[in-house]
Amino acid sequence: MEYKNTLNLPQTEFPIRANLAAVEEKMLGFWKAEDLYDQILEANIKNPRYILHDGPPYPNGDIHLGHALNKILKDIVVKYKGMQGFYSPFVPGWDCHGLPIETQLLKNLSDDDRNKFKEPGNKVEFRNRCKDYALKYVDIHRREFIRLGCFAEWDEPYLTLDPVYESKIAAVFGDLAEKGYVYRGLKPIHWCPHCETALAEAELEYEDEKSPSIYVKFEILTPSLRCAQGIPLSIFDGEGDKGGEVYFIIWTTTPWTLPSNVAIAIHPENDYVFAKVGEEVFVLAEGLLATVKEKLGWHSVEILKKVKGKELEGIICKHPFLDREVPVVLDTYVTLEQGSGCVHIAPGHGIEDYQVGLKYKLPIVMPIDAKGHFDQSVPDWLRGMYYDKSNKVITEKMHADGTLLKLEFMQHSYPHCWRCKKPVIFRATEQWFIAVDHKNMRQEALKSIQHTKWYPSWGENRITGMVETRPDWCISRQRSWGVPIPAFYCKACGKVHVTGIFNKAVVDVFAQEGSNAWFAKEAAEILPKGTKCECGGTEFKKETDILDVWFESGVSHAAVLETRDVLSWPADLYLEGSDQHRGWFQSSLLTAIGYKGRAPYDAILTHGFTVDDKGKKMSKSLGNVVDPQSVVKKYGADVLRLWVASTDFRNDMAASDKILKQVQDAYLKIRNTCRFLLSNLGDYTPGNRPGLTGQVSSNASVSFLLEIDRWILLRLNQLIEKVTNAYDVFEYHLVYHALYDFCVTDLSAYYLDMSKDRLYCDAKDSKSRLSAQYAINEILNSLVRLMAPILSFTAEDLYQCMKSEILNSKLETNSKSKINPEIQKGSVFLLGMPKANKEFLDEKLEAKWNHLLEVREEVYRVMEVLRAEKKIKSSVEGRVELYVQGNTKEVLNSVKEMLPMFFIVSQVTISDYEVAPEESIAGQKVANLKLIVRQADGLKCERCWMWQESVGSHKEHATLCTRCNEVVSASI
RNA sequence: GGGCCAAUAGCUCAGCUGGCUAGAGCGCACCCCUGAUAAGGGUGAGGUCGGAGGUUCGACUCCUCCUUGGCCCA
Repeated sequence: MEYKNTLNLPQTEFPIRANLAAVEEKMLGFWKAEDLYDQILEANIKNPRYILHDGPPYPNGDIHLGHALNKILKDIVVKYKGMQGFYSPFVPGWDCHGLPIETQLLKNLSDDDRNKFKEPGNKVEFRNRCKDYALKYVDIHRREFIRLGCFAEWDEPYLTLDPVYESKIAAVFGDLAEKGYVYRGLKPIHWCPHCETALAEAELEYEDEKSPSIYVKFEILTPSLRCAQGIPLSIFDGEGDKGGEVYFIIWTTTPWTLPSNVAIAIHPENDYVFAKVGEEVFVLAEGLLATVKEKLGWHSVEILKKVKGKELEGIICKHPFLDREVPVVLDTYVTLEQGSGCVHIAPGHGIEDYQVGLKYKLPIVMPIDAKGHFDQSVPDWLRGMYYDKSNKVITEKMHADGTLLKLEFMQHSYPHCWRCKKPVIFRATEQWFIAVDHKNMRQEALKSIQHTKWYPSWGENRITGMVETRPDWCISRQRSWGVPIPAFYCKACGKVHVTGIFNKAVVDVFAQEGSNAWFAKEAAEILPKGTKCECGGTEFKKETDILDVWFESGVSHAAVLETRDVLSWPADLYLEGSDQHRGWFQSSLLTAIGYKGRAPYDAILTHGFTVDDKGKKMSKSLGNVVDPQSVVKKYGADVLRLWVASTDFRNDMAASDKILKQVQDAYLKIRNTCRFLLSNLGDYTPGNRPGLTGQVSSNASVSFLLEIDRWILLRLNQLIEKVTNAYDVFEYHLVYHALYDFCVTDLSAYYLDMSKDRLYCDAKDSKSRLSAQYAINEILNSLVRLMAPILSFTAEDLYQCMKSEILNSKLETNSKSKINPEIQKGSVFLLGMPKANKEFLDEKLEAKWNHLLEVREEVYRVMEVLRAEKKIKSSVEGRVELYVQGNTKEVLNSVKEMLPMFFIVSQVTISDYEVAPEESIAGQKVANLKLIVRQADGLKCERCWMWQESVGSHKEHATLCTRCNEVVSASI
């Protein structure tokens, strides 16, 4: 007869081919049809909340790998928390305003349209186009995020362009203004003359640029009193106090800022020398004398005097080409790295210059207009000239006057506009600021940072350093696509109004109509009738600047957490790339400190950036970009998700096709292992245990299980502990390794391989087989839940298949989510995470099995020799003779019966170590062991393929061993 | 140029507060099975722990410098 038909071979509907692309699409449909996201929330509605607040990406183009990584990480957090029983809603958001969309749009316009949109009257139309553009990409992003398997409130995301959101922006702005954090001031800022806009630090790109490098002499007009007293030098004699041929030397790479020069700064503690060269005397830092000497080609230099910089304070020099007196001032930021140690100061064109200017009350000379041209305040030979062109004219003029000592060119890193890629300049303009030192905002922020939990811990250090040194926050931009700064100017007296009824009017109108109302309406239409300025004025002008988009996203805690019922303030977690220490974490922190007095988050988790397999950043030019859409197409979203989980995201994360291929291999191994588990449960009723009929609801005792099954459940419960702990601290790469190693080693290589014989060959209802199925059922139920936050599609696919194959299962679930598994509409995400069952955590059993597995290694090593000699093929053809003593003897004897199964051989004998024959081989790792592996005695049983001496002794079934004979006889 | 971070086998990761010949899985090589089969099993070869100094009886682990890479800033 065909004995194969009497075996209990694995059987399952679950296909061996993953075919993820199709399965995932199907599953997305299923989740949507089930409203699974809502179901999960509903299930946990009475439980504690866990709020992960989404940082809004910018909707432009398709999502890239970084976006995918970020959202998948968030999704893992949210799904895990949900499965742990937390009420964990996730409201995704997009940062819709800002320069990129504006410039993108302008780029695609005809010249006529572009000019049309420069007219203030057409702003609303232009903004509507921006809105359409933003919404289009929000849709694309959303579709792509959904495809990754991320669960979220996709139908109602938050958008910074929503009226409610915009209204809240205005409200928070008003609140901060009310508290005095907001001020207006003239300040040099990065300015792009091409885009005619102020740029934030984040909007700058540093690239090499060729610039002139010039040395200029400033003639001393009047040595200061102190200087004259302290240094009654011959150099100041002769023409009396009129000075004479004595000059300061300054060095600069921006000749065009010289018309704005109002001072020369030197370091108070550095030594400065009076160097006589020919008939002239030059003042410069001693530390740079050698450099300057070489640069200027001085042959002989005579040092007339050396003084500390502070002694030179107050000397008045003459501007090289303007009728202006220029004082010498002190500042410690002056360095000896380059130049002459004497720094040309133009407070309108440099941030340090500006600060020195504040200290010395220097005027802010600012003759450059918004387009980068000189205005009327400069001599006629400069008027109207583009700043960059003036470099040549100015140096030529100074050359002609003899004030230019040296002109050369140099390459150096220079800021460029992130959009137009053109060089930017520092230019003083009227701007709106948040005063970060007002009411101790900075100190409060630092305090809040200490109270926040940072993952990884160095994040605290990093953001602390940034907050400690950051300057005031410039929040105004001269653009169209954003939320206007809600400020009114009294036409009569010029006073600015940003609080009280002025703010409330804006907040209301934004909430009703969105911020377009600001551009569509006159001030009088926005403000309540009869609104008056203190001066009595009743007519107001609207501010034309808009807010920095960082301010918009920075108030998301207020605009989203406070306005959505499902959410709450503060969030439990913010999770973004490590660049956000300077970006969103900080803008959110500062606005929240001003608004509510504390950080809007309890914990921050940051991830690194995606790089290629050589550790280089991904860029189009390097051609090493990994595109998530292609990955999803080629491998499936679950493989991408597994990649996210497999890499320690606190560092950079390497991705390449080679790496993804490896992740796919791992994925397939996990999937296949689960499939095999599933295929052995086809005829199993969950809850059934050996020796008992019917179902039991709990395993009050594990003694009914075979030792090997107790061991694998021990390993399973260790896995559950390990995985749970790793999930809790967001270390998903440990989850991945633990799950994977469990599948590869514990299950595939050990347990399942060892269990095949009893699963296939023992009687269907035998104790040994039921024991295995009990364990396998436990394992599969745990695995699908452990993997679900990461391998969401596959876990769900498996679970759905289990449901159809194993109905009525009684699953042990986390008490927080009591799910009735009999519900047909269930999802793996509605089950709790498994909890480790301490009953199985038997340390003695573990130690014993570790020892046994070492013996197994010895056996297989020796068996390999036999195989090489072609004496046996598979291990079942083998007979293992063990010669043991001591501890090893004890352990092996205690499990004597199961050793054939354990080694997957036909026969095992145990003898005393002393009687080991000559040809036996000593264990390498196990000391008390010698062994021999030879061909098994007897014949091969046709049914179970084991070699037994009993084969041939049964009349009915002459080709069967005793065990198989019994099984087959009983079943017929 | 400054701040923060990282660097362990081809790949992804372990290696706690310094202590036995540095571990795992994958990949690779060779072999076996064909009752997990577009699967499964076994054995084996792979590392001067980025480099150089230093502290220590002892350093992959601590310190300094350097190199490379990443983020942020100038």
